[in-house]
Amino acid sequence: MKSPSSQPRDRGIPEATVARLPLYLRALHGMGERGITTVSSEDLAVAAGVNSAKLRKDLSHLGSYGTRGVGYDVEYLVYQISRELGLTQDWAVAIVGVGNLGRALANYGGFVSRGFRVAALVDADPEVVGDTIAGLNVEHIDELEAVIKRRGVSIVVLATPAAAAQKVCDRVIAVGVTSILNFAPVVLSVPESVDVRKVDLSIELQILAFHEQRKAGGPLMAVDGQ
Amino acid sequence: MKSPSSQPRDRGIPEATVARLPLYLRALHGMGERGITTVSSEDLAVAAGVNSAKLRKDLSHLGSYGTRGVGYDVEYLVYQISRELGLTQDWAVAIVGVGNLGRALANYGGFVSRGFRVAALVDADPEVVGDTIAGLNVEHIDELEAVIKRRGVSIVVLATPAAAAQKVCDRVIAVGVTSILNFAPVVLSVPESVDVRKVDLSIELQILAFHEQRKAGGPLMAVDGQ
DNA sequence: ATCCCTTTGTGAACCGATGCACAAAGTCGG
DNA sequence: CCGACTTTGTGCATCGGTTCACAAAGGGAT
Ligand SMILES: NC(=O)c1ccc[n+]([C@@H]2O[C@H](COP(=O)([O-])OP(=O)(O)OC[C@H]3O[C@@H](n4cnc5c(N)ncnc54)[C@H](O)[C@@H]3O)[C@@H](O)[C@H]2O)c1
Ligand SMILES: NC(=O)c1ccc[n+]([C@@H]2O[C@H](COP(=O)([O-])OP(=O)(O)OC[C@H]3O[C@@H](n4cnc5c(N)ncnc54)[C@H](O)[C@@H]3O)[C@@H](O)[C@H]2O)c1
Repeated sequence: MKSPSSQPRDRGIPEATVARLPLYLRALHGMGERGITTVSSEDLAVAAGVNSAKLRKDLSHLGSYGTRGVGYDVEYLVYQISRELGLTQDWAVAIVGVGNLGRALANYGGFVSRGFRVAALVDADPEVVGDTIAGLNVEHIDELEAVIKRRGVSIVVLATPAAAAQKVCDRVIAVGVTSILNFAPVVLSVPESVDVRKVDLSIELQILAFHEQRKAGGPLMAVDGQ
Repeated sequence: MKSPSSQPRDRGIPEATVARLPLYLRALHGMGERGITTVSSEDLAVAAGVNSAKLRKDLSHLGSYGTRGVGYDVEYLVYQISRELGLTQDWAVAIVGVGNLGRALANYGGFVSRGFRVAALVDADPEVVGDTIAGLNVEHIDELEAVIKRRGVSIVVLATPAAAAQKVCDRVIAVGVTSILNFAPVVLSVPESVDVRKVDLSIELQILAFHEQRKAGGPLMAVDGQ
C-alpha cells in the first residue's frame, strides 16, 4: 500500500538524482567551511557543476527545503541530504585484497570523512596477512566470514585480482553482505537483491581515448577505407 | 557490397554505447584466450552482463560485422572495437600526484595491456621527486609542461590532493592536453573542448549506503516524521 | 536448388532524465 | 500593509537510451 498523502517526501528517488546528491553534499560542505549559511540553487548548481533546474528538481525529491526568494539553508540541507543518503549512521567497510590498490584505499582519509569506517582488511597472501596497515591488522581470507560478522561489515570493497573476485563475492553475499564496490575488471554475477557498483580505470581511459581519437582525427582525418 | 560510400560506419556513436564497448572488448579477449572463434550476441551479452538486444544495437553503430544465423567472429570484432576506441595506437599517459593512489596506478599492469603506457610521473614533493617508481623517474611539477611535450603525453591522470587539482588541470590544458582522468574530489572547470572523466570512490560508497539504508529500513522501517 | 533453422539488424513503443519556462511563494524596503 | 523583487518548485516538451519483437539474411542439410 502506498500512502501517498501521509509521507512528506517521495520514497522513490531517481537513480540519477541519488548519484548527484553526494556532489551537492561536497559543495555544501565547502560552503559551510567558508562560512556561507544560505545558498541559491543557481550558486549551488555552479559549485556542483550542474544545471540549476536539475538541482532544484533533484532537491525537490527529498522534500521542500528551500525558501523562495532566499535559497537553501546550507547546514539544514547538508543534514537532509546526509540523512537521505544514510550518512548519519556510520558504515563499516571491509577491503578484501590488500595489494597496490587495497593499500591506497586503506590509507585514504577521504573515506572516514563521510561516515565510512574501514573496519577490516583481508588478504590471501601469507606475506601480507598479519601486517598492520593504516592501523589495522590484515586478516586471512579464511577468516572472511568471521571477520565480516564480528565487525558488522555491511559494505565490501573488492580489490583482489580479477580471478579471485567472483569467489570472494559469493562468500560475502553468503554471509549477508548486499553492497559491493568492485575494482576488479570482471562482471560479477550476483542475486538481484545485491548492489554492485564497479570502478574500472581501464574503461575510463578507453572512453577518453575514443574521444581523443575523434578530436585528433577530426573532420580531416583520412579514414582508412577498411 | 558493404560500403557503397566511403563512410561505412556511423560517425555518431551514442555515449552510452561507447561506455560499453570496453566491456565487450574485455569479454571478447577472454573468449579469444579460451579458443572461442565465434560468438552469438546472446552469449557475448551474458559475458558482458548486458541485454542481447542492447548489445546488437551497440554493435550495429560500428557497422554490420555479424553473420546472421552464426554470430560474430571474435577476432574480427576485437579488431573493429579496438579500432573504434582508438586502441590500435598507444597512448602516453602522465600521472600527476604520486601519493598512495598515484603509486598504485603507476604499478598497475592493467594499464599497459590495452594500449596505454604510463609515460611520466610528476609530483611536487621533493621527497618523492627523483624516486624511481615502476621503472619511471618521478619528475618535478615545475617540469610539468616540458615533460608532457617531451613524452607526447595526451592523457593526464590527476591524483593530487583536491586543492592542487584545478591548477594542475589548467596547466596541462594550456599545453594542449584535452583528456583528463580526475581522481580528486573537485569539480574541475575546463573549456568545452576538454574531456574530463572523474572517478570518485567516496561517491560510489555514498550511493551504496543509500541503497543499503533502504534495504535495511525496508518496508517496515519506522520513517521518522522528521 | 530448396527448405528449415538460427541469429542478426532495426523499426517502433516505451521509459527515465533533462531543461525550459513560469506561476506560486516568500522576502524585504518603504 | 503593500508592491516590487527574488527564487523556488514543477508542468510540460523533448531527448537519449532501452527493450521488444520480427522481417530479412545467411548457413547447412537434403
Ligand atoms: N592498482 C590499480 O591502479 C588498479 C586499477 C584498476 C583496477 N585494478 C584492479 O584492482 C585489483 C587489485 O589491483 P592491485 O594492483 O592492487 O593488485 P595486486 O596484485 O597488487 O593486489 C591484489 C591483492 O589481492 C590479494 N589476493 C589474491 N587473491 C586473493 C583472494 N582470493 N582473497 C583475498 N585476497 C586475495 C593478493 O594477495 C594481493 O595482495 C585488480 O583486480 C586490478 O585489476 C587495479
Ligand atoms: N587513495 C585513495 O584511495 C583515494 C580514493 C579516492 C580519491 N582519492 C583522491 O586522490 C587524490 C590522491 O590521493 P592520495 O591518497 O594518493 O593522496 P596522497 O596525499 O597520498 O598523494 C598526493 C600526492 O600529490 C602530490 N602533490 C601535492 N600537490 C601537488 C601538486 N601541486 N602537483 C603535483 N603533485 C602534488 C603530493 O606530493 C603527494 O605525493 C586525492 O585528491 C584524494 O582525495 C584517493
